[in-house]
Amino acid sequence: MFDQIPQPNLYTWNTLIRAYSSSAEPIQSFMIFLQLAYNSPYFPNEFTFPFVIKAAARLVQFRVGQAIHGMVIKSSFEDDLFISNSLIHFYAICGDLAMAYCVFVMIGKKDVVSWNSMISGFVQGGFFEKAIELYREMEMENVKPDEVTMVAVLSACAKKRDLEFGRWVCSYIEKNGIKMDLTLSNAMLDMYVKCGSLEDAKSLFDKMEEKDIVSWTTMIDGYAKLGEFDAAMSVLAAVPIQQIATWNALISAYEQNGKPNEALSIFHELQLSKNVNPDEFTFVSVLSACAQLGAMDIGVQIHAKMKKQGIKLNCYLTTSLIDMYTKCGNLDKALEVFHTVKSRDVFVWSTMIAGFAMYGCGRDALDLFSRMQEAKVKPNAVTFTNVLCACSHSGLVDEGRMFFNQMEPVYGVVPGVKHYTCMVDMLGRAGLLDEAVEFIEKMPIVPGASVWGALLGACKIHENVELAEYACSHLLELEPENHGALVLLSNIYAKTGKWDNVSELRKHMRVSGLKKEPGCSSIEVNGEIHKFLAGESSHPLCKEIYSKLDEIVARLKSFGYVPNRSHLLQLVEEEDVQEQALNLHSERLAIAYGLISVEPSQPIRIVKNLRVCGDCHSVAKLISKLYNREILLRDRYRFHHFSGGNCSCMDYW
DNA sequence: CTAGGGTTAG
Repeated sequence: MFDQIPQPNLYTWNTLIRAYSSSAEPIQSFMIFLQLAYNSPYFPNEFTFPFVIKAAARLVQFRVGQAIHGMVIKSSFEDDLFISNSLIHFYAICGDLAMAYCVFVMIGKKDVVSWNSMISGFVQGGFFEKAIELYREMEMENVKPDEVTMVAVLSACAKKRDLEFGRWVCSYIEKNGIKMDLTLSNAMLDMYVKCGSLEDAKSLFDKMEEKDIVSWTTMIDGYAKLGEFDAAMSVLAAVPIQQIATWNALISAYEQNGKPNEALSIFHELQLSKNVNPDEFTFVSVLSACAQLGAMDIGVQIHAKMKKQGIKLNCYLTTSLIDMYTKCGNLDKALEVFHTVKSRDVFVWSTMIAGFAMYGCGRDALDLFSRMQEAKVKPNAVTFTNVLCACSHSGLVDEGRMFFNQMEPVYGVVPGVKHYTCMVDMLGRAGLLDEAVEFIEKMPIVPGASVWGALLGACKIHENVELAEYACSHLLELEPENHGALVLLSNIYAKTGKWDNVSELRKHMRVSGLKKEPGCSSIEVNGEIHKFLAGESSHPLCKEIYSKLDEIVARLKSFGYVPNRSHLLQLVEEEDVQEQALNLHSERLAIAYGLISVEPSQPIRIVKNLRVCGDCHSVAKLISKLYNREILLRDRYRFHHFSGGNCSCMDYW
């Protein structure tokens, strides 16, 4: 088409570059720009550069943008305000805020756009404090903010959850007659919602004469995150034109509030409504819901639906798919996804490493970690949590120590409480209790409850009463209501004959009505989730389940199984240690139900909210042998794959 | 003919 323009002048070239820079194919701007620069009698001018820089920003092409910046300097356009403003935006988008700021300070006469670009850059880079600081500076320089400034500042307030300053900004807007356009109203709405003031949000929302998809989505998100699902649903129902983003806000809020079943049922409703199609956001949320539930059949159906709909896998989706497959007990399928995708960011790698960690495949996890570095992907804090977790579950103590020591000096990742917890867990599990204690004492940050919890867990495994008491007292200082710690402590007192302490503790627990988080196991059969609480009898097939359990026990006993109720340190109340109670553990009910209803050729997949109990672990091993079944049990920390009388954890857990 | 903004995701 361009070839047919008889005598293109520079204006024509610029128009074309501009058109492409805001089109779906900004890359074409580069093509035209190169032709202009090398195959035409013209030189790019002050109008040309902002457009190509915009294209570079939209494509997040850091190197290209840098090269263009070089050309700007060479052709002596570096003092052009428009070009500088474009460059600020470009560098900010690419995450190089230092360079953006560098361009910013070099501008002699900054206009409102310069300030806005820099403030927005800081907000989008997560430097909210810096953004607000710069806004103050702007005020001092007597540059009048406009509605774009206010959007950025409100966004910073929203992310900082600073309602007080947010309110001040709103009144400033009113007093100074700043134009309230739709975007600014939406930014205000979001600030109120994020800062938890739904009343303010609601009254603004009702006053807004123009609303769009962002307004509706923001309100739905606000209600849903507060758990006011009815209110959220009624906003959703009132949206004039159905759009997927509003559904997504609702689905993701359910999924992130520990209500994965509800998230899936909204998804089901969405499919029935047929007005709109799920998109990438939807799939990420519903896959996460499946991962939480261990609902593999549903997850597989969703994966199939994605393929059918022609959804391209981005890194978010890849991560969610891998997470779903690993958490549902299908490591092979997760690996297949991992190997077939073409781009892998730090989250994709980290999730795959976490998958290996969960299965106790420490070596594979570490292999993947080194391949990740060969691929030049920089590990982050999450990666290290997963790597250390892998070392811990596989007993790779030397490797764990090494990676921990390399974190800050080699990778620039400052160890956080999670990493210290992993280390204590790893050392403790391996029986290096003294080293674990020493490690805690040398921690540069205050050991959190999780650190003491990890030490306590190790004391339980290695039956160290004295150290357990020490860990317990620290844990209870931080979490006086930690039920597990209290029960354990009372058992320690009982063992050591401190009966006064025992009765005092028990009384405290009775009075404050502290309850153990109930054990709950779920199993998916034909796309339906069946939940079992310990000792419960509400399942429709309850009778069959209990007679199956009796049969299992009889068969196991004839095989020489003796229930184990003699741990020195038990985490359960005395009454629960009865054999009867052991038999009613939620994971057992789920296994019995699985034996009844899952095809013998299929593995039985179970998800438990707590750690699997030691006796149930032995029982599951025996069942896998005597009934010739594969059982995949995911507990709070890892996977147990029972097969032929053994468990993949090699009894190291 | 030029630059900057708000919602839903791991």
